[in-house]
Amino acid sequence: MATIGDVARIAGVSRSTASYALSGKRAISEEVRERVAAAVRELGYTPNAGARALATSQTMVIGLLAQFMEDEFAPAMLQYILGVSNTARELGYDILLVTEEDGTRALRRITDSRMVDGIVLLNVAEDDDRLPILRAASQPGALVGLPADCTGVDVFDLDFEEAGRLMVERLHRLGHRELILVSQPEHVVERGGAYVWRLQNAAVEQAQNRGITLHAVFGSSGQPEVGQQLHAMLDAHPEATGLLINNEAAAAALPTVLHSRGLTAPEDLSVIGRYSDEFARTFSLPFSSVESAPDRLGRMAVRQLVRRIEHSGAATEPHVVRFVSPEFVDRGSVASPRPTSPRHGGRP
Amino acid sequence: MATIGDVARIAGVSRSTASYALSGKRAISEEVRERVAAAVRELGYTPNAGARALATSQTMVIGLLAQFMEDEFAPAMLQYILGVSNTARELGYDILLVTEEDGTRALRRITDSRMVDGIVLLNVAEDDDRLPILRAASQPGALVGLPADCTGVDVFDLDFEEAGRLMVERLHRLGHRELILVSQPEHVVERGGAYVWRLQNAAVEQAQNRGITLHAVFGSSGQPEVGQQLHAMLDAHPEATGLLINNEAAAAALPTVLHSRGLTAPEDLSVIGRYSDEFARTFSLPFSSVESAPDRLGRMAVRQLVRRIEHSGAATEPHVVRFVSPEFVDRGSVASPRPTSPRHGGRP
DNA sequence: CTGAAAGCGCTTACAG
DNA sequence: CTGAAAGCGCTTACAG
Repeated sequence: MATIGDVARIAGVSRSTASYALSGKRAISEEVRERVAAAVRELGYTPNAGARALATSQTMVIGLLAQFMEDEFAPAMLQYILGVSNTARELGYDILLVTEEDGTRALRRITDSRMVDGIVLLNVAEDDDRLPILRAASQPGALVGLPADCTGVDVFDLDFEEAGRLMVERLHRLGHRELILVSQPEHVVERGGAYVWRLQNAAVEQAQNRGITLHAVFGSSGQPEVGQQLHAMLDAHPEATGLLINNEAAAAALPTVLHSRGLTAPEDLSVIGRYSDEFARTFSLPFSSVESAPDRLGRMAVRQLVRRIEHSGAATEPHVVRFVSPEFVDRGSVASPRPTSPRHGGRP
Repeated sequence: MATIGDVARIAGVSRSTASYALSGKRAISEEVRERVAAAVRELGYTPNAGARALATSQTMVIGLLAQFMEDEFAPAMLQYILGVSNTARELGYDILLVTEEDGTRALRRITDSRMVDGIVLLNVAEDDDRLPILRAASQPGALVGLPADCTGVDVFDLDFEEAGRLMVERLHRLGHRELILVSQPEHVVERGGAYVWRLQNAAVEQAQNRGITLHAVFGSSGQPEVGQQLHAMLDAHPEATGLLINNEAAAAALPTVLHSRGLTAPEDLSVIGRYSDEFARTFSLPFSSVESAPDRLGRMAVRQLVRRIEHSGAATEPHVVRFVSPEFVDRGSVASPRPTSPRHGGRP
């Protein structure tokens, strides 16, 4: 492989001149610039990334820590990863993807060895083990997900409280008076998935404020359990006219459940989910939803991270905690409840 | 950040001794080894990856090129990625994930700059643009997917021909005489997704050999099109008693389609899919299937790649093309056709 | 068993 | 506008 020494020799200049000609960091005569460019072309020269990293202390790589938990719905993760990866590339960075079980060890490894210029943490728990390590690292970090303690990192998340309120408020305004909310599995909450109760608590509170009934339940993250739970909830609350879904697996299972009960949305039941548009397309979900914007969150996290990496002034700027407002995407599954409740349809 | 010089100073030895004490590449007195270990602990020393890469020409990173095509079902990709990522880590390697649209440019960038010790290519097309670049690179490459020309790379893929034969043969033996095969979209074929017609041609041939009818059709990769196509096929061939699915989106859509027609598998229709067990769980697909083994293929590709990277003798060993035999996973959706065809059930 | 030195391939002050 | 040299942090022959 050609080195910058080869380029310099062929161009008839010193290595420093060749380097400057390529980086443009100092004035170079037109003639020399062209000789260097020709040599580069001739040799197919590309700088050695390791050598450059050693000399500049910049790797142009961002570490992406993603954990695939048993109790989380894997396809939903993919969109965050793609949002991060694509944005990073646009800004000139590559992605070191770490899916190791032991996130703390992995994080220490890639930061201590300086393989990366910054870190994006996905799947952040309320009290995340990885955060102390990230704070101690010399590279900046950006999170997707809200921990209890946000010091020292930039944080991006959906405004789950607002999402919970929005879901309840929409249905209340249309005249619904009894709702069911299916959340993520309780394991997720126990592990510290704060977003589950952030949405749920806000929904419960909003329901109280409006004087309506909300039955909240933790759903499973997989089939067939989650389908059975949906049936059970619908059996248990025949007067409920609205269904709120903060659980990807439940959303994916719902069409089959409704179908098998002979129910149609919104005629028999109004439904609002919380997932991304991409997710809705993949699973062809016909339900209106609160957009969870994984690509946008990934993009925001990377942009802020790169600002901190590149703009030395940004290192001292205060860290941000930024919430994306939930947007309601209308897919026609929400309407006023029919005057003659209760619902028809039962478990087949 | 501490360097090996700091370690050496604190341990009271030379840098080379510190280095050897850590690598174990030459005999070190017990006492010195312990002083070095203590210094490492005290400083929290971790070698700088860039410096090590420069000195050893080994980055301990594997490049993973994954393309997310519009007409492919993204969740299916994830399992290949995880198989590769997890196996790489077990073997001591990290993953540079590249999802760039322009795969050839990306490949050139990461190989020329020596960011990686080897390359895993996913989504390999029959005549893949990236292959000439990979062959020209100094790093070894392993593919998941079968191109027309396998020279200079190690290739791993499901035996799609065998899968096609197996699907037809199973149903033929049970007495089925008219089958429908839904393949991936025609775009995938045009782009060079050879596996589509490898399975299809083998299925068609096997049907001919057995003297039975096989209606082959290209399905769409998304909803609602693919659901409508399934309906159309079932409408068009009321005598067909078996359905073969080589299309993830079609498989995911099928439960709803069958349900809405009032059909049950295997009573009204025998169904065999071609997807992974993990995929079946995620989408709770109740159909027997030919296992596509993405995790196993990813694992095989990485193992072979690491062999070539680490064992210099392996560099000259002949390249391999290895097919994973399709395994039939029984989920109870296959049985003898009922004596009184035709099928009941129509588009609702 | 250990140390001094060269070298990996860059970038960037320093000097002219 | 250009060059000679130092340095980034490692590893590994070479020498003892």
